Parts: sequence; C-alpha cells; structure tokens
Amino acid sequence: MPELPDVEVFKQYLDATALHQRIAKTSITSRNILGNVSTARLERALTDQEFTASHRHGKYLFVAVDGTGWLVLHFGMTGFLQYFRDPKDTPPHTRVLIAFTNGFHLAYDSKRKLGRVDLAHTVEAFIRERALGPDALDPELDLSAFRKIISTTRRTVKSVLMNQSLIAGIGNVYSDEILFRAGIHPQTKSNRLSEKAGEKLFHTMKATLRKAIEYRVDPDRFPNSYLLPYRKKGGRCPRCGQRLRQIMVSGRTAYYCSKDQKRRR
DNA sequence: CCTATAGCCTGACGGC
DNA sequence: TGCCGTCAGGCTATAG
Repeated sequence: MPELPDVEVFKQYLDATALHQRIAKTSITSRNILGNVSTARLERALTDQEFTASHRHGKYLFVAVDGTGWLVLHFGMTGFLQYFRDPKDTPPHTRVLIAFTNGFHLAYDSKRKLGRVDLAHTVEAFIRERALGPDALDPELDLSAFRKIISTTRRTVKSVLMNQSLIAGIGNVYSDEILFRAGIHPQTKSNRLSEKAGEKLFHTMKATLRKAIEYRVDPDRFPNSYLLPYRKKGGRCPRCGQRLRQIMVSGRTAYYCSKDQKRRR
C-alpha cells in the first residue's frame, strides 16, 4: 500500500503521538524484516532514548533517535504504524513493538513482511547508499529537473514514475492516478512525451500527491474524478463511464482509460 | 539501455 | 465446506 502520500500521513501520525517519549523497551518479533542491523543492536539503539524528529523521503520514514542516529522505516505493501495504550489493541502482525514510559506503545505492523526496519547514521547517507532519487514533492524537483529526468530515458513513462532512483515516492497506484489525470497512456515512451505533455505530467504529479495527503489518503474523501476508487477489476472510468483497461507495464498491473489516455508514439 | 522474471512473505478471493 | 491457484498498492537480483 504505502506510497508517498500514505507515508506522509504516517509521519504526521507519528509526530502527533510518539515524539518526545522515553522508550522503555523495544521488542522485535520478526527478525527478517530487519535491514543491516541485528535485533540486539536495534534494541540497544532505541532503549532509554526518545524520538525527537522525523523526516520522509519517498516511501521511507526516518525517525531521529535523540539526535544520535535514525530509525528507518519502510512499509512494503502492507505496513503501517499504530499508537495505543491497551496491549489488547496490538495489531495482529506487529513486527516491532516499542513501549514508552508513559504507558503507550508504537507498533510497526507488516503483514507480508515486505517492509524493512533499519538504522542509519544520517538520512543523506542512507539516501545515497540506496541511490534514491529526489523526493517527488521536493521543491528542488522543479519543472526543469523533471524534464531532465523524463527526457533521458526511453522507458515507459509509468516505469519512470515508479523508479525510486529517478523519482522517489510513487508506486503502482499513484502512477496510474497521475497518468489518468494527465491524460497520458502508461506505455508512452518517456523521452517521446511532448513538451506540453511533460509539463502537464509534472504539475499533475505534484498536485495529485499533495491532494492525496490533504485527503489523508482516504478514498472516501477523494473527489469523484479520481481513478483510485474505481481502480479494480471491472471498474469504470469516472469521467466517461467506459470499462477501464488493464495491462501489464513493467511487471505491474496498470489501469487506464483508453478513451482519455490515448496511446501515441 | 531496457524488459522480463523470479523471489521474498502472507492472506484474501474465486472457482471447482 | 475445503482445497488450490491467483493475485495484491514494494523492491532486488539476475538473465537476456
């Protein structure tokens, strides 16, 4: 699930709940979701410390640990955070459980274990090591920087949007949403986009991600014009009512409207 | 340079 | 009801 807007909402949730509380205990209940860190080292790094700030880059959430380092959270397809007091509210697939001295807990839940929990010395070093591109909502990723990215590759535009080394934060769902709103066919070759289409794509990308955060990624709050609620087998285009097409693009299922998103070469 | 595929994991769903 | 194959909004490694 979690793409940039989802992770941004997780960040706001964490900021509103888990900052500035002393950590009494850290329990790792699934070792294989850990990155380059052992159970013991992670527990040692967190216990008796507190979270002081957070930062998001693409689909990664970084949480500062007393200014000494960073806890890195990645959510895979099924991850989320839950802050709660009563132990019976512990989510069913909790992989890391942090108990604070105020009696509350923060759970990192990941049903499919495709997410990762790690430690990093600095955010910048982590981003460099993972070769992540600029965050999709970073103001430094402006129109001219975006043009450079899309013009230098012949891949399909959908795979460019989803490539975390080129632009960080967009996954399968939001790439479909952005292309739908921009009226661009997902298999259009990136470097073949017209100047006008490239500019439209840029503004649509920024606006779509910002709006999704504003709606707190709640599909019920999205305007009717969004593809997201209809993005399923048998779904119909919210604009023209036609059945949505379903194709594979770079190994993922892409949904689009063949009337509004014409293929051109 | 780019695409396709498998693998990591688990659970929901549909068909029989 | 129960079993089985397929699929799911992420990412990496590898082969061609």
